[in-house]
Amino acid sequence: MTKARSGPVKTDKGQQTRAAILETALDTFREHGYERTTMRTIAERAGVALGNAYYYFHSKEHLIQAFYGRTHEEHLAVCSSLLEKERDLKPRLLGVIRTKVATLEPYHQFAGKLFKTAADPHSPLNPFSDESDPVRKQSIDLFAEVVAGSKTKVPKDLMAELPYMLWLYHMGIILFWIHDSSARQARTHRLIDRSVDIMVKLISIASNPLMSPLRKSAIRLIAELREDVSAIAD
Amino acid sequence: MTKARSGPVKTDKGQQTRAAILETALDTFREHGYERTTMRTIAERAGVALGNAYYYFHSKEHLIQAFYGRTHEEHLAVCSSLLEKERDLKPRLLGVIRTKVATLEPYHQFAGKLFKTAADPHSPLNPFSDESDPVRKQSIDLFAEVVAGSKTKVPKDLMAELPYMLWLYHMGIILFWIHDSSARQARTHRLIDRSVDIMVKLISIASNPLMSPLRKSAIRLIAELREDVSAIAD
DNA sequence: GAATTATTTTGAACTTGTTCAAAATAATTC
DNA sequence: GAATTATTTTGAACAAGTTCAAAATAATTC
Repeated sequence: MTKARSGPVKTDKGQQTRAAILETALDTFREHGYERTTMRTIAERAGVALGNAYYYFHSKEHLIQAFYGRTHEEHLAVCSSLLEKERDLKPRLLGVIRTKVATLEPYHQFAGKLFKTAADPHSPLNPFSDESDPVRKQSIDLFAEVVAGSKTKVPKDLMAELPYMLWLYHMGIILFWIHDSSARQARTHRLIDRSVDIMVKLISIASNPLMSPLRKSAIRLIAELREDVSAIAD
Repeated sequence: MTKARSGPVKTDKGQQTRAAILETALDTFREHGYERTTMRTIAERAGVALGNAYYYFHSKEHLIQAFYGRTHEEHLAVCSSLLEKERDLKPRLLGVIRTKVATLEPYHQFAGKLFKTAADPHSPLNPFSDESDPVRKQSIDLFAEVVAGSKTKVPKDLMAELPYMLWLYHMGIILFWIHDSSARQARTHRLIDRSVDIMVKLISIASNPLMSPLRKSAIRLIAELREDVSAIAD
């Protein structure tokens, strides 16, 4: 649902203007980076007045949110075909995470700004905020599908929290990727390969009945915190 | 080493002016929040010209770095006495993390901005950047001391990376705390109590020889990434 | 202690994100 | 199709972070 906010955009022409502004913005971000792209430049290149850009996007940061929603949907599309074919947990997880990074790839240098704003609890863009709720939910669902559609059997209690944990894990990967300036982000790719392997092993170990007590306390903790996070409002 | 940068501040009077500006800034941040405090207000309240504030602090964000250095040292001081008394790993870790949050407490609402800027890879404030290197190093050393000074025996390979892992863990706690708007940050305190417990248990499990293979691969991964991170320069 | 050099201080100017009242245009009502 | 209402567009004005050349002050040299 990165669809038109109910506010503006009632007209067809409105849709077009909005799209043009967003397109221009993303292009310019990619070319010159986020900081060096001014709202004035975007408006000018898109052939509208400065104020008009603000009519469709409350702030420069909101353009980032639109970007996020866009790549998110792109990623979902790529994943769905992958998840239909493969039944093994490890390649499923690997595929989802690899494609995620691949989707963001063209925006590597500007993605840092995304995280910058995302980390601010007062920003509507922060991944825990209400405003980004639908995207996050979809994203967590994706990881639920990764596990549920695999052959791997996971205890029910773990199954309840595992998608959220995997989502957090994937956020960590993205955080690393953002900071990774190695050629073609080679380090991130190594991190993905190895850490997915470890994750899958951890899941299998955690599923062992011997681990039940520790697993349960960890799961309970995460479940509680998750509720808390969504209960946190500004 | 949150000491005077080699650039300005050659004079005694300079030191004083710098201190006055920083003091005023922190006070005003605490009172009115970061966003609503303008550089002009700070300068005015400190009794200097606007440009003078920029002579000592390259940007508004750099004031945050100074703040970070300051609370960091405060925390170190509090910890040292604690770590002399206690020999059990769990209370040691618990104490260090609790006092960390307690130190930051007065700045809770403004600490969000800290993380915001810290998350940006291009910011000199990001915890992985060179500029914040000394503070980070000291911070990791603190966690090394937490483990080394305890009765708990930890395999050598794990010992090499554990301090860094604990540092990361504590960063996670702070991230949660920043987003926590529950009364008196009660949720964070619960998180700390429970997760420290889990951490200590995890350490003990990971130390088990049976876990050696998984442990080793995880440790190797982290070791590599850690090198990478410090190798990453802009 | 005058001259020179280094450090600190100033404030005006600039940039850029953001707001907003008014104008232009499109849609709807009668 | 004129009047009314809703939506979109405009651009000037504002706020606040930042820069910078010039002035003021302090330290050093001779």
